[in-house]
Amino acid sequence: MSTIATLTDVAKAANVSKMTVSRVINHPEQVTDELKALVFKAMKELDYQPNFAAKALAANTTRIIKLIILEKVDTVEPYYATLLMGVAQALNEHQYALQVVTQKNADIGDCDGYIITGARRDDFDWLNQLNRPTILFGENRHNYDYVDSDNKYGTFLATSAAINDGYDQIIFFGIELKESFEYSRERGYMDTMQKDGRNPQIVRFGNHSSEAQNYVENHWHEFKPNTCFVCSSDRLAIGVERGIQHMHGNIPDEFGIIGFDGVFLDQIADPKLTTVKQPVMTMGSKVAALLLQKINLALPMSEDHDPDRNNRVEVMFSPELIRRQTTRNYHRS
Amino acid sequence: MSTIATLTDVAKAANVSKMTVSRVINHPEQVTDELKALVFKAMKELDYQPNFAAKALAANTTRIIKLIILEKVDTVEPYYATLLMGVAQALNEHQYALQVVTQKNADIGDCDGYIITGARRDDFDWLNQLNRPTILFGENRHNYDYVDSDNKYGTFLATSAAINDGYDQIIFFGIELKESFEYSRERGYMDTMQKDGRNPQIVRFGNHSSEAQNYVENHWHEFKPNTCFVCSSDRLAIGVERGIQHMHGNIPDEFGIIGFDGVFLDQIADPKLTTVKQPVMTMGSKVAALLLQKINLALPMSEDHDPDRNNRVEVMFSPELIRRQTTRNYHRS
DNA sequence: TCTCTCAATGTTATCGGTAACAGGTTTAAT
DNA sequence: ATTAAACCTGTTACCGATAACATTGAGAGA
Repeated sequence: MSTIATLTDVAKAANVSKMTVSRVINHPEQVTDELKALVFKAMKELDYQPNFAAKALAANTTRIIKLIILEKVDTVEPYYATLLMGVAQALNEHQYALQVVTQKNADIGDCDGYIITGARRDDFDWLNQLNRPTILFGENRHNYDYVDSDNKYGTFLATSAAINDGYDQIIFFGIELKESFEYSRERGYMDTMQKDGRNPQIVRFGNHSSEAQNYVENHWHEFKPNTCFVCSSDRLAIGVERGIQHMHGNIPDEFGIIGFDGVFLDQIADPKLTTVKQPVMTMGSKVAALLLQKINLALPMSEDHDPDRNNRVEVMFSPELIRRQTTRNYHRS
Repeated sequence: MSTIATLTDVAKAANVSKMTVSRVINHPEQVTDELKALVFKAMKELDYQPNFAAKALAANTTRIIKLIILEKVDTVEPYYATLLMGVAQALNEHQYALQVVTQKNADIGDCDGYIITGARRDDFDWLNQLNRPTILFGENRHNYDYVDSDNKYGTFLATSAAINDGYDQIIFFGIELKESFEYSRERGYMDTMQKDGRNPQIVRFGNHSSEAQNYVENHWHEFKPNTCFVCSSDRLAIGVERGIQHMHGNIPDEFGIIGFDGVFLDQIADPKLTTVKQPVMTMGSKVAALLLQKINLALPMSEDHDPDRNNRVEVMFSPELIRRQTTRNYHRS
């Protein structure tokens, strides 16, 4: 028999009713230990796996979670691949299916909840119209629940490291985007600089390596040796690295570079980037877990986003400074 | 009413029975045009979307497709992200859900079919035991249906371009892997070289940029100016690029480089790589489409893999040579 | 005119679970 | 001892869609 065992099969084997088996699974406290033992034995023997579709249908849910990626996917960042792995893993564990949506208009069909990544200011009108539990990947000022890495802490780590390593001038290369994550990263840099009595200096670019590279080359005379560039992304950091190499600056002794993200790009760079690494995969799992929790709590369904509630869930993961070859890595003890 | 419309709702609105509506969707030829019109109107008005779970349950299927990634995901290649987008898109269109599995052992629960990527020789024992329609992403010698890019044609393109551009020495940097795709790429190179009466020369490495880079630096004296390196991956190509830059060789006049894959890495390199680009996203959609076709054809389910059948499906996509900054790009007309 | 056939539509049962209710037994309280 | 409350398990109906069967009606042929 290669057919897959159903509840009924298990019930027969254990000589009880379907309902008892169902209860053993969902409300075990309502069943005597005696029967539970029988049922467990039968489940094991038949290698019972609950039927996804039946569960969904009975519960009037879809057991589908949509992951909506709101960024242009032509330059698919490895970042999202990693995130997706994390989400997928957590979802699988709980017998939920994933639907990946890359364009707003492709969002057809129902689902139990949304995970949104790459939401920008203009996207929130659209987001508000979603009528299912939603969690954003990335901090935001719209009172949406979210998971993110602690961006401010990340640039604190980076800036402290630069100070610690003895660089005189520490410049922040930011992303030209009026988004929350960027504000936080800049703040982490600013605060740390000020606390140390230094003069912060911020320059901003589109998130392309070439822009950072051009800037470095065009303003080369402004950068005295013993300068460290703290960047808001590994992309920018790579640009800086190239700019310095092009101008024959020495890395890391004359010039330090610290990136942000720690996904793939940092390893591709040469020399490999010192970077603020986010635990992206873990974060992916966490968003998924949180969303499922929210869904199960919020039953009955169709909870709309309420911009006025004040019990927002904000989960921040601490990033980690990975010291590699673009900083001096002194260890002041 | 924000509730989602069901078959019954549509039936009531159109004043027919559920069954008629179902037939309009699945067997339209059995329904009169008159009723069809009514039903279509009702469906449009109610914005009817078929219930995924109910469909699955009624048809005794899962409507779940598993994408199994058999490679180490610690260095998640952007390649897979792109592929996944393609798969997801095609699946969404046909109301199938995707389950991403990254470790063999995590493959619990039933599904309607498998898409396998990154299968190596040792994986096939495990693959054989899968008892659902399966399609591989990547050519193989085990008689599995597959989709891949035309690897041989890809290196033919690359090698021809190198010849065309007037490079004297043309060396192939391959991946040290006894896998089908690598054989094909090497063959494309060999054949093209021989047809032009040249001496092929192949070196192989693990697929890491550093290995290629070290080799270039350590054997620098062997490479006369006017040499082109045809590589089996963009990763290797990047290593070569660095090696050459490190030895102060001139790109592309003295030394040409051609990569393979065309996903992300080629753009990150500086100068940007001339590469053989695979239409990865399209290929992803195609695998999915093929699998769905196979599933619907193979009903009733549980079709095992039959290693002896001789009607294997092999779909090859033609890659494209993208000329960028690491070749001379002469255009012999 | 009366049947016979076939096409068009409706009715019923089913997929595999779960909530709600019903029935039977034990325990506790008066 | 009697009754109620608590507890455990089984029965029924339902989630939304579909295959299989039942029914209806129109047109063909005798």
